[in-house]
Amino acid sequence: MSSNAEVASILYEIAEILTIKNDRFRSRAYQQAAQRITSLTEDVKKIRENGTLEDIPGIGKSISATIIEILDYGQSTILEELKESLPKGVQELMELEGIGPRIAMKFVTELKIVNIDQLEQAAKEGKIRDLRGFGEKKEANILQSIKDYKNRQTRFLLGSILPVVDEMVLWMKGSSSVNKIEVAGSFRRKKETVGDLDLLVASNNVDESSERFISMPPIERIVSHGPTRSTVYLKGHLQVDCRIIKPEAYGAALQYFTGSKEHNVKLRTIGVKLGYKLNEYGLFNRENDELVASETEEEIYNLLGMDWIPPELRENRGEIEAALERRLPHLIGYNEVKGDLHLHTNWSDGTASIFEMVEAAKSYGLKYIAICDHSKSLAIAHGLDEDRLSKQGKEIDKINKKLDDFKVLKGIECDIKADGNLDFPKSVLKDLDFVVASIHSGFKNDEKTMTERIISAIHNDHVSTIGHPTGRIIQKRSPYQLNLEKVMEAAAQQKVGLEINGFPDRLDLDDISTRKAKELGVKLSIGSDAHAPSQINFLKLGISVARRGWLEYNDVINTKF
DNA sequence: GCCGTTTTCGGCCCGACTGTTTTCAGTCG
Repeated sequence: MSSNAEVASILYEIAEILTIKNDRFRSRAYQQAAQRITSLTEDVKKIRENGTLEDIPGIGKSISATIIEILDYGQSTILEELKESLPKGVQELMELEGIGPRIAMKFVTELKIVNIDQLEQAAKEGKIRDLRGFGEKKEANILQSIKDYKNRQTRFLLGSILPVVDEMVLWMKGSSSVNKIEVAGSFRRKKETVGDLDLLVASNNVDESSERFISMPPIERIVSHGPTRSTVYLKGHLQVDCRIIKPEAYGAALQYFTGSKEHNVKLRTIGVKLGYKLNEYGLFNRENDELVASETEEEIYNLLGMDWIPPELRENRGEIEAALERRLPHLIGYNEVKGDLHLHTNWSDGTASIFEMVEAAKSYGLKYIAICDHSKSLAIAHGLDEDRLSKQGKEIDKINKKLDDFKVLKGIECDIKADGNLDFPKSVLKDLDFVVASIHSGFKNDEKTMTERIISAIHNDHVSTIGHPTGRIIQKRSPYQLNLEKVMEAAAQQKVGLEINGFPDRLDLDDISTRKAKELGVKLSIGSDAHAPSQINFLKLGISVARRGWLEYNDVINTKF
């Protein structure tokens, strides 16, 4: 774990316990500090060495001391004391939907329940309903929550829920009451994983739209259902919150439900200072409750004294300050990437021919693709040796002759071997148009070894970009031990790109590293890593990461050509 | 715990839904 992640996770833990203890404002202070640390592109160790920790907004004397303690000793006295003071079991019980700090405390102190199993037992025996403020319904809800807890998946890959979203939107559009519809929340911000979906509907007939929503086919269970807001679980335990509003409040609602929470809190704080109140119905004059703006997001942001902020940036990572000072980046557009610089065919482990991939790329609107099949070391993926690579090159020549206004580049995803050398000699690589150099073995080596291995590849004259630079698989495999900053410095100096791999469970580099790469002067290549024609769509996910990493047109290699 | 073109002390974002209660606390987003 990087020191930034380590520090942030301890600060978050402190914040969590403070919330349980109902110390709201201190909790928020720690939470904000943790969030700042998470979104830093600089190493917190370095900032500490420079003695400028307290220059970070939200970090003062006390939290700064805590950070130093964490960096020096890997732990925090404050956290240890807080943990000590918290009755055993409270945190575990709070994992359940519908159980917050108050109820968890009540169970622990009044019923001596210290874990979920004991709670289940008590609920089944009907012991919960006798507590003050409880009844049979709450008891039944607890049993349901325990059931959900036992088979819940925490977060879903952004790329994996695209079909569900399409299906949902299509269903809702089948009702004439639906005026506008959009999935807001982390889906609209294009976070790499989403916990639930926030469906926003502008409706001419609220009741009809609401009924339409809860009669959607893939619904497994309705959790709550009111006139403006409903929550359901779809099959597979994906939670969907639907909010239904009047068309004239669409902008305000969209802004509100897109979040992030931290972004919105900051925005509303700015609103308060300007004499406004901001909620999902609009921006209001605080004095007389008069509506000032609600139809579009732009009006609201503008009245708050700033430029409209693209959803992908709304994480309170400095975007509000930038918008106030009118210096937001002009983000790379979803249609500005002209080629896919990393995809596979049935020459290695892809499912489709070169020509089929070309057809898919053309219908996606691309002007070129680089065929980057695996190299010989990756035998499991049927990697190409020199002979087959040369044959593939001839086939590409043939295909190019037939193509008009589209070009197929000869490429390779070449393994970086354990010693840092590439799988092919320079004499082979020099004839290729695009070389992605990637690591597919020896993930467990130490930081120094891995860093040197990649830097050695960066110094190979024929390497164009480093593929999936950290090797992480979301929710499955951590990044390699790597000094990413050194890798980035080398890449910048050698003018070698780093990849944003768009495959749903990779998205590697991630948003924060992407932003750091940009700051260090590295150019990024975006590749879908498609292994089938339909997967060229993953390019979009890569572009989302680029946008979340504040990239502009000129930061990305494949906007050109 | 942090912060200050109103403040170094006194604030700190805002509303919907549920289940219990009979006016509201708790949870969630």
